[in-house]
Amino acid sequence: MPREPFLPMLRELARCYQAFEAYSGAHVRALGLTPSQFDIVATLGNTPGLSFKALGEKTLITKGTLTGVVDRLEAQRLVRRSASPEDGRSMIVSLTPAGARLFDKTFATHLDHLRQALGGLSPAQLQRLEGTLRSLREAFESAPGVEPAPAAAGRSKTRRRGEQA
Amino acid sequence: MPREPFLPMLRELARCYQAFEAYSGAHVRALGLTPSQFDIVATLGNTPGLSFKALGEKTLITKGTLTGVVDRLEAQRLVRRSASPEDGRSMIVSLTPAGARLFDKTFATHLDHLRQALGGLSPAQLQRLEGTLRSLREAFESAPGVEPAPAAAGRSKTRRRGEQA
DNA sequence: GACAATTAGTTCTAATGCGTACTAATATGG
DNA sequence: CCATATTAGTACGCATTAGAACTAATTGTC
Repeated sequence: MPREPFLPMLRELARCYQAFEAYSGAHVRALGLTPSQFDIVATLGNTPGLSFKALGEKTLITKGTLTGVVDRLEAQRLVRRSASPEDGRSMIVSLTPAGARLFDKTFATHLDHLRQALGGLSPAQLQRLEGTLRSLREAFESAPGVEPAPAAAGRSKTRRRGEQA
Repeated sequence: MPREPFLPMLRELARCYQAFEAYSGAHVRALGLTPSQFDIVATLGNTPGLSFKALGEKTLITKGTLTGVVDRLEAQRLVRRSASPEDGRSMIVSLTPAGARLFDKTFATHLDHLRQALGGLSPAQLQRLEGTLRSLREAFESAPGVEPAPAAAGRSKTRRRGEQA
């Protein structure tokens, strides 16, 4: 048998994340948005707009996916694309007045909903969780990763998670 | 501003889970399977077969999705469907010889890969993480959830996550 | 300033993922 | 028994997801 001490923990990580998604997602869907769409609206709230790159980093949505999510929000007139004045490649995504109204109406409500589940956890417990989760994440991000087909002598061109340029 | 003490923790939970998925998923894809497919093969390994219901509970894949994942594994001749002798509604999914060979070849390899990332964490740290994650999950599962259209006087018929029959 | 390497977004494909509706089979209550 | 509710799996629609190829714009280097 495996006898790997980390397997039960990984199982619990997956269950925990999925419990969060189910709890949060059900509420968000009842508000008329998908979790990803709500994530975008919530991130854009009270900002002058963000680039796709910044949005992707904050919401953990990859750029390819983000294009589609923003497309659908734009079709609902909740969000608007505009060209960045600083960088000709970059697009700025910002809330329309309707999007801002939706943000105002739903964001606090959703926080209330989360508080219903998490209000009972002590700040100390939250701190502890955050810290241990961070260590765990760093363990994954600093690990070697998958070696892609060892090519000749030169080093791999692919960048691993967490490596900066 | 929000000043919600749990938001940074939730952010870290999402980042952590995604770091795990990225780390584990890249390795699994290099083995030629999607993460969900590997999950099924790994769960079926060293068992006589499991029902869709049991598979779904162990892997956290919902039944609708599971049908498709098993379809694709069956098309690759890694898995087989058979009728349950006990329940006419139930199907048993089991590994074919090729699936069992794949399991033998890849499961230990994947554990090695995970160990590369997690080997440095002490058993005490793993224990602590598992315990705090469990509390967090239970907080979500025991919370009221979304009230679906308050119907007349009677209590809601919908069953909340974590409630047993 | 030319030119290679990077970067920002888009597009595309294949596979989840979730909710809902549906069918068949089984349990339940009277 | 019989009507009803519940359960197991499937079918479907819609949205998300990762990854890779692609285009346009920018940066770095000399």
